[in-house]
Amino acid sequence: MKIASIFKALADSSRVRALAALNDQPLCACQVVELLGLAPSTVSKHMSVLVQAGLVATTKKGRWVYYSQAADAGDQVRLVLRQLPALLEHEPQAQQDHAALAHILTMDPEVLCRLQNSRADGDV
Amino acid sequence: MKIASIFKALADSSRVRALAALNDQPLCACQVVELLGLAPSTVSKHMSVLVQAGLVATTKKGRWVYYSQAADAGDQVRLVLRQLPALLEHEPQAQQDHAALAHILTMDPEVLCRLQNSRADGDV
DNA sequence: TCTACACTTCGCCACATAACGAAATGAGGG
DNA sequence: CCCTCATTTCGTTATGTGGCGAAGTGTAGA
Repeated sequence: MKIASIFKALADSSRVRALAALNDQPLCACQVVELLGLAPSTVSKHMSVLVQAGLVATTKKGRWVYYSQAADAGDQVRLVLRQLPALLEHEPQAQQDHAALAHILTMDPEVLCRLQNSRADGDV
Repeated sequence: MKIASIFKALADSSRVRALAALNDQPLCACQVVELLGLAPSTVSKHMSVLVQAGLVATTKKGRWVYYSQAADAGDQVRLVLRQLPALLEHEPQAQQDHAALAHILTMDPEVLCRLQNSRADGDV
């Protein structure tokens, strides 16, 4: 079943949160890292699962990788992406993420990455 | 996320196949066992996951348990169940199951159970 | 070309899950 | 009551998955 890989990709809440965040605009990896609060390596793996399932597309811009919801997707993927907002409508986590994302988008990715690096090093 | 349990329930192809089979009519456990070709204990666990997620309802009729798609479901479940046929439309496995199910439905559950027991015992 | 750095891949660990057979449950019939 | 039998629960095993840090990749700028 091809649909199986799509459902499997949606079977982790971190991945659903990331996918939902891409609904309004593309995001670079460090922005997703900030949203989910997970290690970059973990986020990279999650995103690759979403890409593998055909739900997400990647675009390289210099050193940055931008993720976006798959635009030229097959019927099944398009159907799923279309239903996603309705499915998340009453999920507290989704609304919380939406607010957090608004704040993350106010920063340059440059600044955000520097912030993440300083946290990874000596900082609190 | 409440939606998480729904997606997790759909993340196994045996469960998706069982759920799809319930689209046209309720089925008793041994009929699902026959369709999936798995041990009764395995099927029972799969069905309990679907019930837990609110996708499937159970009705006891004497010694038999009948599973059906949840009728009085919440918005999210109803949305998922409504999209399911379209998502499975071009899945070879789903079409194959549909044919197999037609044959299974020609037998009484009584006969089917007896057949399964004889296979479990000394038979080929 | 060398360095810095955003991201990915690799190796590892803890935990979740799908599968089975065996034993338990519980309803009907004798 | 006791027995049968459809289904569930339990215990076990093998495999899958999410998490991290460390090492690898590849690109932009010095």
